[in-house]
Amino acid sequence: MARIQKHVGVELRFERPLVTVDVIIFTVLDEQLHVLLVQRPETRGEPFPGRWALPGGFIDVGQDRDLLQCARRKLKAKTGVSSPYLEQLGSWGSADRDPRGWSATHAYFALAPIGHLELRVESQEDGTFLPTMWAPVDEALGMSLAFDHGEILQAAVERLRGKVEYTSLPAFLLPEPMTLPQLQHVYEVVLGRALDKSAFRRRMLDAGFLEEAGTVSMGGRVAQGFRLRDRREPTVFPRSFKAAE
Amino acid sequence: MARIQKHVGVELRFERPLVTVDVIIFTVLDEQLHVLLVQRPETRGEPFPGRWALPGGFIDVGQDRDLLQCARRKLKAKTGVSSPYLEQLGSWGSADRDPRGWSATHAYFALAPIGHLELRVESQEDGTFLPTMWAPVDEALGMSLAFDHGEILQAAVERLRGKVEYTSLPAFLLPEPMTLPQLQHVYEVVLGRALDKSAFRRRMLDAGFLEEAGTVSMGGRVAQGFRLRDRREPTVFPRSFKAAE
DNA sequence: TCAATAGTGTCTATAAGACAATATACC
DNA sequence: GGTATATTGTCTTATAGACACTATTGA
Repeated sequence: MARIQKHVGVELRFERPLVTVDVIIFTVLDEQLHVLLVQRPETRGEPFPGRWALPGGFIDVGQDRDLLQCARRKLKAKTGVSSPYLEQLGSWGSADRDPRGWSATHAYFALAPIGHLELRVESQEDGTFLPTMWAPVDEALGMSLAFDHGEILQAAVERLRGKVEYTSLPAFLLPEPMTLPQLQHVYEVVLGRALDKSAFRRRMLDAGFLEEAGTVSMGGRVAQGFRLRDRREPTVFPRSFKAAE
Repeated sequence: MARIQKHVGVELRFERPLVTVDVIIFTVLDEQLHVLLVQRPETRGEPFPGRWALPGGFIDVGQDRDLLQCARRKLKAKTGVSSPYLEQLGSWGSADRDPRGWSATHAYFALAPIGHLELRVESQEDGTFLPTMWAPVDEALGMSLAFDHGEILQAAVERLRGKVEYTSLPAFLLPEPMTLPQLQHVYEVVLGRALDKSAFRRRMLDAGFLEEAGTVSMGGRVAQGFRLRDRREPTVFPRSFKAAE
């Protein structure tokens, strides 16, 4: 058929790049922002053997209907979490980021609630396993990751820190019910600086993205528990935390 | 029909998707935000024949070193502009967005100064030409574009309108030297609402991204001309224009 | 002088920062 | 009561909105 011939034509003119999806999964552990890393296999022919990398891999055109679904599949395979906050970060593609050829990756970033995580070792098709770990982001950034994953992680951290200044994103890093002191603590960990208690509470409550949900005791006075009204999208505040320089 | 590759296992296991880059090029004409569209060829076998689409196409792994360079190449081919503001918008990939197979596109959006534009008709390899036009975005959004370009354009317009609330982006839509009344007018066109003159001027001047550059006469009092200090990145304002509902 | 456009001054409103004060829990 | 944590109150500050006012150019 002419149509099919023409399609073949397109494919002959343009060599197809490799296409992958990578996921940057953040959580807060031990007062620090952490990111999930997976060790590259030592198998012959695999690029960057033994190096740490972001979890991800090739799109399976038979299994993945779209990019987001592919990202969710990879996220679930690594953490067991099926519905955390997930947003597209961007794409990186070039002739030299993968020694196997011209490749493009679609990066997504995810925020996983602390304590809701059961790490799963990566199972390879050949029956081997790949080590997985939570690395503090500041360490991970100095680690010389596989591919251009250092650059991608850098962009993810900048995006997260940037958005934390004016959105409710950190709420996705906490299990429910959460308290305002807990939430403030997560903000402070991600931003790397202290925030004023009073201003923080006003801001969160005025934004209206929380609803009351029981009480939580943490050793002193019992705290009000809260739940997110919307688990899909963060709330945008009218101003940034740090107004001026 | 898997293509024979010299590289190992990976490529035998995973069929490669089609990879393209599309560019959303905005400008302001006749008091309205416009976007550049290209008509799809009528050639047999081409998808969406005769429909309007965003300019773009396949990555040429021989010619394009990376995604950004590919976007710049396509931008220059259509408008002749070589260094406008260009940022990545996101990527769209799925099994059904292109009838030729699983495909992923990397979308970039560009802001081109009014008056610096010479439209070039798209020259095909077979010697034919493709019609090109500036369409008002509101019309383009109702047009049923090729592929998922309607959805991509929608995202681009939302991103632009969103960023215009708290960045100096509209300055990239004006040639230099520009005046504050001109800049305010572009803001108003993009946002679709009027802004207060006094507050606008304070905000722009306090942000410090403009430097004086001669004077410009527009029929009444002579206006101060300005130039951008940095043609690469917009300035982010500490607050949004519309603080509250 | 008038029309048209550019630019300024001043008051108010909103929300953030600083920081002191009060409230509730458990021992 | 004492300690630890949660919550509130009040004053100041930064910047946006409203809107009236002044300034400069050309016909």
